[in-house]
Amino acid sequence: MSNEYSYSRGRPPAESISRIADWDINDSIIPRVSNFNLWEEWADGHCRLVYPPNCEEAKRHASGWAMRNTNNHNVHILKKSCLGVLLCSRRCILPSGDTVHLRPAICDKARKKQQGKPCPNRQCHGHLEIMPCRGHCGYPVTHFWRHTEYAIFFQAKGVHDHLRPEAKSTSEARRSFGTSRKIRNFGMILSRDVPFNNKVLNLKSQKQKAAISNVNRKQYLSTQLSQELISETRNINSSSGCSCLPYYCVCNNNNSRLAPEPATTAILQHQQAAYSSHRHHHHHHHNNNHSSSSSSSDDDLHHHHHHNQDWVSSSSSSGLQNYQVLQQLQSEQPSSVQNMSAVVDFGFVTGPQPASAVYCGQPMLQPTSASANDDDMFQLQHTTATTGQDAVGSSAAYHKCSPTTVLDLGSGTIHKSSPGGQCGGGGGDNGWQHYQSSAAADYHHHQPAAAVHHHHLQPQQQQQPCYPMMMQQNCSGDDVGYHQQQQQQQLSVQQQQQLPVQQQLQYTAIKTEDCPDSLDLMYPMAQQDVDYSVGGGGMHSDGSSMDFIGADAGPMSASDVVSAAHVVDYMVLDPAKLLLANNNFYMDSAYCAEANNNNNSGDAAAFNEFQLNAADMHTWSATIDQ
DNA sequence: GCCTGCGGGTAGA
DNA sequence: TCTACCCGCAGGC
Ligand SMILES: [Zn+2]
Ligand SMILES: [Zn+2]
Repeated sequence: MSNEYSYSRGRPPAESISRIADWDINDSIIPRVSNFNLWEEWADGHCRLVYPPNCEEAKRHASGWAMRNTNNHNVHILKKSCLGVLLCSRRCILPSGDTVHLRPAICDKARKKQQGKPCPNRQCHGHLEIMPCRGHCGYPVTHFWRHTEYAIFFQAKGVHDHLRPEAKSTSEARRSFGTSRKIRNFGMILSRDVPFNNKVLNLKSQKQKAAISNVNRKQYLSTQLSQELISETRNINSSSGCSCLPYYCVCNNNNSRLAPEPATTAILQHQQAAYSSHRHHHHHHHNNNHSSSSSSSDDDLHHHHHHNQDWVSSSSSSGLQNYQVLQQLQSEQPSSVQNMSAVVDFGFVTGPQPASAVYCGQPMLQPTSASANDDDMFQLQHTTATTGQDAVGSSAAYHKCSPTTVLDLGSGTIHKSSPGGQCGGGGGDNGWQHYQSSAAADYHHHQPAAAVHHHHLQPQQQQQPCYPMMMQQNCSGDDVGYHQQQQQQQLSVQQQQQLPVQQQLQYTAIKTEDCPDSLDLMYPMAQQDVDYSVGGGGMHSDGSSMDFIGADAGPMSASDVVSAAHVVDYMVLDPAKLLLANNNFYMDSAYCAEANNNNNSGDAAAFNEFQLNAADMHTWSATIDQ
């Protein structure tokens, strides 16, 4: 790995680091945080987030990842470990370019039942198998939750080295939907005509899930629906100027891109939010529509993006352009889309997005001192006027997340943390360094190519007409730090689509200190208002969690949360996870390499199968839970 | 039936 | 001593 990825890369001046408050889940003293992170359903990479106490998702310790409880013998900190994802043993790929990546059951028993079940893709003879998570130096990624009176602290260790499973709500909906056989038949019906699983079922809220059980279920199996879809997709392709399969355009015809009319800009932006990195959709959505329905729509689409991951990358080289297709679809037939959203493939339903959708908290504002070297920072700028952001301007900052003082919750020992690899042992999450953008910026949402920000660098061909180019850049340029340009968010959709890829996608890389040889994501971190309040320090025998929190500020008000919603962003980059040219498998180089060794050869073979099967692959929609 | 949290217990580093 | 992990239990939906 090049020195470009060393810590020095992108690191702000030392003085900035020292002034940035940080915490560790094990800290005896944690800064009281007045600015919270937005809810991160798919938090990945080494990160620390702070949610307001009233964040429902955080209270549930929810995650898009399939996280199981792990006994860490510490009642104060809830630990969970990732179960990976349930994949088809043949790694089949759907016509839409999507893949089978179901959610492992949390329950051991249920999970065992899942394994070995036939692939929901009717044309595939594979079976479901667990792809375990080895994202934390060979071990599953772990999440830690800690509650305090004023906040809910979340910390993750490791970078998932697998596809995202379907969202929880999807799994739940599917489970309540009937048997796998039933769904398989459904898949057969659909496969005859149109792979429309790019359209995502909106099942976020509990309410929605309940509603689907009756009325929509009928539609779900109706052929009439399929016909509508056919018609719709034909329109899509005809208007995009190619004859490729709907949502599976392989002609790489750039003409299919839409030049959105001003009137549809909002919609397109909405779409783009969905296609951009999942972590951003909230912001974007918030800027344009505060309704929960909007949120759901975003999530639906962005969820789709979630599933365009490594296995699909094989077809990405052919230039799939579903991104534009969907844009057009939504622009032209929004009502149709909505109808479809109630019936489409469950496999792509996104996770529960309570209407709240969303803003669990206030985004972090950067300290003014966080002015880092511009070369190492991507700069962001609000398109939405919000107060207080001028102060932070386009500055960005890193969080040096290493705790200075750590309380060993097991022993009660307080010690200084020292830099070092977490993988090396001891579990010391030392020397974390995260990027924190100060300004808000949902700039990703304005970039068709934003999906590439997914840290896995997973091909997002359906949203990524320029994917091959990007991949080339990403793979070959691993000694180059790219920088997100703030100008991008100011560009119109149209303009951005015309931008060279090089201008659209620029990254800054930093090296995670947790796994020293792997690059990590840069995450938004709640801006800790360097307000360390010593509150007793350490766990109390009575189990009180108020061991470190100061007490001046009460819980954040709802208005605070909302007002802060624009801010935040982060940049995602994990060049260490390069897609291998032939099998699209991630390689966690160096430290975590052994975790992946057992997969490479097999997946390469599987990849070849994908290519063979993709052409006649049917859509799938299935359940494997029953 | 499954999710979730809890906690006893074991094994390996 | 720490971590990962297995297992069972209980409450809830
Ligand atoms: Zn399959
Ligand atoms: Zn994982």
